[in-house]
Amino acid sequence: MTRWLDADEQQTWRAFLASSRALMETLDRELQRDAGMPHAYYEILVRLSEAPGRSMRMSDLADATGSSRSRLSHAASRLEAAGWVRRDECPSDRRGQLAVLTDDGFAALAAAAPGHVEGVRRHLFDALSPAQVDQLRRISETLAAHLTGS
Amino acid sequence: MTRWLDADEQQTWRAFLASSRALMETLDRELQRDAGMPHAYYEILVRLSEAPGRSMRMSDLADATGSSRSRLSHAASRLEAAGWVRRDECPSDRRGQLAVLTDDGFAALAAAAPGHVEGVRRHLFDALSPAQVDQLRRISETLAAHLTGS
DNA sequence: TCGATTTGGTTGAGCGTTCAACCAAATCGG
DNA sequence: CCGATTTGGTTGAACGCTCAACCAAATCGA
Repeated sequence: MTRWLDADEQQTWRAFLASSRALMETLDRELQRDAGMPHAYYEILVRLSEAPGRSMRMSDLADATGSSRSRLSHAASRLEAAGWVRRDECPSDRRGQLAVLTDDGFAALAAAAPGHVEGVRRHLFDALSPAQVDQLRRISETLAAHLTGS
Repeated sequence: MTRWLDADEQQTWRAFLASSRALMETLDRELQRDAGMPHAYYEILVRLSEAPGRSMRMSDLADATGSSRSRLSHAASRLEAAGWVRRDECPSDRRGQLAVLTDDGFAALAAAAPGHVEGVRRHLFDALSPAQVDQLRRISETLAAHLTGS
């Protein structure tokens, strides 16, 4: 027996779909226009910039950005072609690869960050009350735990 | 002056990113696996199935599904190739096109719906308390209004 | 009424993602 | 130890989306 959605749940689900899609598309388009990179690549650069030595194992980077290994591998190739990332051998595991943020990559990230952060603030945080922001954090954390759990 | 995110906002934003992406990817993969269609195409079929005559103007359908005209046009071509949608001339506007859900398309949707709805329930609604569901609806509606407004 | 603009929709190239297949190095189990 | 499995990562094809360019029909405005 299918547990169908009632009218309220329908509305919630559709509102969530529409708003999260619109938010991501807006931010992605802004980033593409102003910094010449999609949001997924921005996230990769951010994670690398925060890592010790500005470098991470490919797998760890994939986990951190919530992407498949394949996706990250393709992305790293593009970022490498752009001169923003370099691949190094991993000293402790001969299968491993280290993705390293180059100086050019760091500069590209530094140039992109202010505009993007401003976008996140304008399109997300400015729209919500402090209470709603708090609710959104709890909901998101609950959801993330639920999804990785099952 | 960039209004940077503080630690709490960072956490909220990253949790939202991770959870919404994980949710959509999970549902998309399930739908692709079980029904052979991406979530975007499922949404198109749903909207058509709810419309009078199971048909809609391309532009209205694009608006309803929150997609660009180009995206919808490409999607309609694929759905047409699959035999799930047909294009008809629009009687009132010679530029117009009517996307019409075929019987095969309706059947495909009917076959896909139970599994997908169950997925939405399992991965989203089952994880949240009734209060959180209500909060999520309000947040999403606020956000959607804010995004289409500016 | 006729040129200019707007609206409705399509097209093709380029990009990023997925999926399955694959290879090599590391680890497990008898 | 050595064969089997697992882990780390890459590859290429197929797919869906974006963007810009485009065409045709409708509408605006002088």
